[in-house]
Amino acid sequence: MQQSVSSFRRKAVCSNCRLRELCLPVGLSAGEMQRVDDISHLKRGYARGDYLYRSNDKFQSLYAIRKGSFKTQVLHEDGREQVTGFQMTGEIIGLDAICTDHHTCDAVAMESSEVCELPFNKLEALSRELPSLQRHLHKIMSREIVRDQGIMLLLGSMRAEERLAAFLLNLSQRLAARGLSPTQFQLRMSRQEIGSYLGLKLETVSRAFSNFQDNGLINVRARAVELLDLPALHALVGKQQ
Amino acid sequence: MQQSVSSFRRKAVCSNCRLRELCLPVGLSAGEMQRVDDISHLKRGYARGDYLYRSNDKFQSLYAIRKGSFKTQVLHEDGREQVTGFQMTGEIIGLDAICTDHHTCDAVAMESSEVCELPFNKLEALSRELPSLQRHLHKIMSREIVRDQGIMLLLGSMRAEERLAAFLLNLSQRLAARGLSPTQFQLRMSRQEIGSYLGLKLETVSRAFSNFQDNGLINVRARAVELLDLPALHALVGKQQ
DNA sequence: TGACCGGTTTGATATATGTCAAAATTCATG
DNA sequence: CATGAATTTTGACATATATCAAACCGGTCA
Repeated sequence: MQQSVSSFRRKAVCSNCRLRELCLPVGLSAGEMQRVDDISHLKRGYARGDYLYRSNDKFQSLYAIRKGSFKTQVLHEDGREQVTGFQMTGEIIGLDAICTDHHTCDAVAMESSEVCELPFNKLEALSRELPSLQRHLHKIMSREIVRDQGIMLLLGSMRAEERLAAFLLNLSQRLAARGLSPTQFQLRMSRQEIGSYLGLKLETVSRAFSNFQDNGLINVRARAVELLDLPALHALVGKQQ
Repeated sequence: MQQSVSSFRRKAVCSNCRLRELCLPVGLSAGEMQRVDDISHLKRGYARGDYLYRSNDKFQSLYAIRKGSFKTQVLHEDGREQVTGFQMTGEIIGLDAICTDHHTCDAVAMESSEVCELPFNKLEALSRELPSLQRHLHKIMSREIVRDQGIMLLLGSMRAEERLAAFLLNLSQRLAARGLSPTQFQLRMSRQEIGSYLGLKLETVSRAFSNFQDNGLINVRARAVELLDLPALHALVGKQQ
């Protein structure tokens, strides 16, 4: 688990951040979007295992993931680490920290990644001037709440295979949102990380994958996954999500 | 499960809402607080089983719970209902709905209750003028995210007794925040509801209560609970939370 | 007071998942 | 292409929780 912080670049006008397409795709005029770009910085060069931030770091910014993906995790006092989320290209990370001014989890790159840093003070100030930005910020935060509550439902009421089906469909949907193939993709995380996220042991995850394979629901070889029978997967999950 | 909607009262100046003490205790001057009171309505007369809102209702407002307590729950397609949270006096409810404009769960009174309605559009508009209100709103939303992630950790990595210990300590802490006895209280919810929330069956919850009793960690008779050995309870949970 | 009725506790057993261990596969590296 | 490390799969067994069933409260209402 490396700790290097990667290269850092700042531009007064950071059109590279492409926030428009990525994370804030609503209701802003070109001029307004320009003002969001103006307060953001591009940060690149995160390699697998690099930290974007750590638990207890002072909260400064939200980050829009421009390339790559991250996981968030907490370290329990006994050394175990538990994954609390996977964040992919185009999503926002860092929302955990606003209420305490300090981060409550670690954010670790799962592959070569780039982010767009959004200093929260400036974002708040700007959102006082731009109601549609304000509303969008609220939606992003609320979406995170809904997402977390969805996982609570998953953990609270579903068995191993149902959890894995929900996980795969969720990934699929997020890939589709980025215009990528929703039925054929490479997992960026290990069985162990999936298990940690789903509240299962890695062996249980592996067995569930094998069962799906045996029943023709998916094709899986190591981290390459192909979803074959979406209706069956949805049926496992029930209708929620 | 009743459906009556209860009485409703509106006041141009709703000083009864006492938002200052309840849910927004930070950084606002008396004049600023008055402006928050001005946009809020008192709604009273919710009886046990009454709905504050229902899943798919259009999102209009957040609610500060002035008296009593509510649970939030989702109905699965097969009829099972799962509790997603318990909200007590002084807390805010309704945050789930901002991102979709529609509520994602039911909110049901667990006892005789009153709320203060905060129309979200007006709250947003006011928070554009009052930075400290804006910041506080963000903190409330972020706190909900952190709270939900705490439950994810709980559901993902803890066994039945650890979950129950975490639940009891969480209740205790929230009671303390309201100046009530943190070691002796009446549960407002059934074993079934606790189990639904913690991802356990009611029998498992009951057995865990009995074990705690047998080991001198708590006294429990039906819904009356007394926490006897806080250190032992904390030890069960680990240090998180 | 007595008889209910929902909620709770307790018991016996089934089942899903965890645990431990080994084999098989994939991946990185020279 | 060969080697070894890491990850994944599979197997046998242990254990926590679910399930089903019955008994036991603790209130409410005649």
